[in-house]
Amino acid sequence: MDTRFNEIAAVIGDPTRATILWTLMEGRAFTATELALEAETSPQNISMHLHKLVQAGLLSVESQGRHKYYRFSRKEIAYALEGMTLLLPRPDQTRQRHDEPDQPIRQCRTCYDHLAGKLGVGVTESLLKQKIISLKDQEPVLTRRGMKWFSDLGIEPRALMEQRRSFLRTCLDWSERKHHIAGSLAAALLNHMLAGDWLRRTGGSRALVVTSRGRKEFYEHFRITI
Amino acid sequence: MDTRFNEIAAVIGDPTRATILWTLMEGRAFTATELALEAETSPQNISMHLHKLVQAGLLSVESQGRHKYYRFSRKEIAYALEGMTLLLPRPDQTRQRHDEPDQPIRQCRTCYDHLAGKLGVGVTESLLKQKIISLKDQEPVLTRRGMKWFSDLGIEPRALMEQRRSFLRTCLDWSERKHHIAGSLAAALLNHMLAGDWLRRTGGSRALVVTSRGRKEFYEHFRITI
DNA sequence: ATCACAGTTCATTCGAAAATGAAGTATATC
DNA sequence: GATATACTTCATTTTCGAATGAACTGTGAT
Repeated sequence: MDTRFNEIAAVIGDPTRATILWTLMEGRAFTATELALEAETSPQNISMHLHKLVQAGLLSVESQGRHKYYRFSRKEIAYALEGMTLLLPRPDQTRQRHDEPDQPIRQCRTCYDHLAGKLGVGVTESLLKQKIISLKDQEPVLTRRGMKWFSDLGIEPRALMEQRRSFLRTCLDWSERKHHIAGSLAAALLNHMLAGDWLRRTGGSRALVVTSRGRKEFYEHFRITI
Repeated sequence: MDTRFNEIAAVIGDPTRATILWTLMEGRAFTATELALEAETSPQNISMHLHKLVQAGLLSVESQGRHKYYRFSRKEIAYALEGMTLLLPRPDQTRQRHDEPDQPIRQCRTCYDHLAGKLGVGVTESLLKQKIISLKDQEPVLTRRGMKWFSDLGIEPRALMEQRRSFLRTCLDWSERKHHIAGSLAAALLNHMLAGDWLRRTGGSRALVVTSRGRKEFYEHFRITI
């Protein structure tokens, strides 16, 4: 195990490869040239690095015409890389940074079956602010007002509550280090967004794109600018 | 973020440093010399690497006399490194290896407040086998027989169920890639083991040591050999 | 058929950082 | 005090693998 850990550490340890991996966190597949541009290096060099990453089982390739598309070989890769952000020096939690007040939300993806990333955290914060959900002993609960809100949206909380699976809980977001909501209610909300074409899944990955309709809806419902 | 990720990747990318980190996964603190022995390198060299790891915020040092004890600066470091095992090539799940049939259980640690690692997974499997818990739609539930079993042990499941926090759920073990039980029932079970001196915590870390009494009890209750 | 583009291969160069050697500080033991 | 041990510092060497240059394969467009 020791040596295998060393191998994998060596593979991600190179700055060029780390950049490749971080770029692929966006969720979609990239061509070799795109990645070379992103990592600011030559085609030969990127080719060598991509070869190593594929060899190591981190990436998979798909040829389309004269292009080769690289992406994570399985979704666990993205989770592990996100988890590595825990290794970053812990930011000082006491003072909040307000340098970039209205930064548009970039990171947008799913976490199993619910909305994660900056957008997931943003939606959760808005739900709290609007008192659609509230915190009781750190655990999220649906308020009376929230019952109506979801019902108006076409989601029946009562039906979900009767299911075996957990109804509403929080899930720690690796990259944001904040919580977002999970559970059947959160899954239903994501489904609503996908069904209503606020968001679209991109090529089998965990990444989502916000449609122009979505932009409008996210602002109207959550005052979130994307 | 990109560059910060590169930095952290570079830090763990060196084989000597990766070995240090993997060694520290055992949970206890190590002296510089112990780590040098483990990594098979010179004292000067280990000193240099340890310095870099401390600089990067991954390790903390404590001087005791002429020794210096190194350990993870915070427990998230261990979680992130465990998470990295997801990056290892997925083992072929179809055929099980039976090379080492009665390997004693080495990895033994806590995951937040419940038992994790090989021992945690072993206990969970035994509970299932003994029908103390069973799976309904992938979710663990306490059986009637289990009610009595826990009650005989001095743990009252009914009292725990009334608590707000989740009573019994599964938690994926990074390193074992199997599930172990979590929730208030699992926490109560770990408390029982600590109180009964089956296990002892070692110096503030997540690692646990099995006492000789524990060895006996684990065999009697779970048919687990350590 | 010809040219441009996307990507790879291989031999070679180059550089950052890992390892080493020698010497120094601090603590413990006799 | 004298000596051994634990660890560090710094200047120097060494090494490994990343990057480069040149040449090659395969696809697509004209």
